[in-house]
Amino acid sequence: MGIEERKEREKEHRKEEILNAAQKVFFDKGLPTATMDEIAEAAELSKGTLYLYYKSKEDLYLGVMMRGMQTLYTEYERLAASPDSPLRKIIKLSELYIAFFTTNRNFFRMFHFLQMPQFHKQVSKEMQQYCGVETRRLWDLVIGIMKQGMEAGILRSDLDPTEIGIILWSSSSALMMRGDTEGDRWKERFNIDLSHTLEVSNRLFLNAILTDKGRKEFTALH
Amino acid sequence: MGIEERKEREKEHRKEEILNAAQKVFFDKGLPTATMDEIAEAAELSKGTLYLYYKSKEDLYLGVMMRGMQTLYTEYERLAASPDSPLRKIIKLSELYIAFFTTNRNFFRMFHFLQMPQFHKQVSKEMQQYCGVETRRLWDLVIGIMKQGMEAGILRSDLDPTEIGIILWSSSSALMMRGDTEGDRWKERFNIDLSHTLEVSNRLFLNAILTDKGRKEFTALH
DNA sequence: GGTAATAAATGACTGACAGTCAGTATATAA
DNA sequence: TTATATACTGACTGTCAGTCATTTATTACC
Repeated sequence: MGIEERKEREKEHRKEEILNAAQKVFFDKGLPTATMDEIAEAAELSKGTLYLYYKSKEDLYLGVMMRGMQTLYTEYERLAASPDSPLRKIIKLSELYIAFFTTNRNFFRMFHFLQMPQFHKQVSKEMQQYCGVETRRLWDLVIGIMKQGMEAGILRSDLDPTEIGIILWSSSSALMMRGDTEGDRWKERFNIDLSHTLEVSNRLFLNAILTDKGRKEFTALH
Repeated sequence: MGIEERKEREKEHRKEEILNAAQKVFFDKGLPTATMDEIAEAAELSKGTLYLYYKSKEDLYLGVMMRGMQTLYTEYERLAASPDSPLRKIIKLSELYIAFFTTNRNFFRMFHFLQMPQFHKQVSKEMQQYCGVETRRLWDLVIGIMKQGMEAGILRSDLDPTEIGIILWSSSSALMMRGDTEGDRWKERFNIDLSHTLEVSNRLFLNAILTDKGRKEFTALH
């Protein structure tokens, strides 16, 4: 009897359709300005139905955000599995993050949410759990790449791979976030180009964490 | 006729009292959960009166946030005017930011707001202007210290002082933000200590931007 | 001291929105 | 066909930011 299975599939499908509608609205308006009525309208469903599938507006928001996380994860995963050298992987890791920022700006903006503890209250335990697991998976990929670099002797062994991963991520993150908010104002006020600054930042940091061997390999690449 | 002046003073005083009340409530609950009624209650005024002095909840929030900005500015200003060597100033700059994060956690959390363009819509033009000017003043202090370092020959002259300032700021910022949100989870999951990571991050960056002369001076300090 | 004019403060009210739930429609089973 | 379970609906509730007609306090003038 495949009825149960079909129903299950249909339920999943509906959840996806709701996410599609929510994504459109959230991309357009952001969390505070988007309304559940709008999303219901876009999904061609009543508001009540949304709440059958997602516990709160915030849950729905995170559901959409996790799609972005998935996208990033897939790309990192491919990188981790690629036959590139450890050094190239580390370089590409930064480049991928910047590329994600550029081409998936809307998802990137949603990531802000993770930084704002005040909002987390309305998020269900299950969604928090889910986000935690997925985020962890992403970090493990990053940390894994760092470990590879260390084993290959191109990263300073006196550093902790987890710490380096987090520092690398954070140095880019804040630049992108703030650069995104400030937009052209940064360029006008400081005569600063965001993508150039990101490049400089990554180059400086890379140089600081590479061994002599790593640095030699790096200069050989250019 | 000092009546006008007195009234002006009283008005300012009332604005401050409202800020005091708002600060208490916002520290306690954060922007989304705090209500204007609570703030009015805390200020021993009616809600309507709040709106005579601040145009919106967000304006009031930013008013409180700018107090934090002032605090940080005052400390940076003292540092900039101190007789310390340029190298020491740069080191202390990072340390001051970390100290601010530690001792003024509530203000630091408010700074998130600057990162979230979606909220800026409800902010009045005047408040935006005010924030812009004050933020700029802060950046100028930071950039000024970087320039001093460059003139003293301890910072690599091929780098742009503005860019370095921003990079230094951002590398710490994202770490602190995320570390604050994650709290003890980071420690548990990654076995990472935030203050240690911050130290490592700053040391790595410093090493990357110093000249040989600067690096020699740096090692002499320890 | 009394009164008109002005300024400051109030709180009931409005509109918008998240979330609920009693009721309806639709699909499945008997 | 009827009974039962499941999916969906949208009017309703409570909450809250922001408003505005009204009241209260302050100053100016005679």
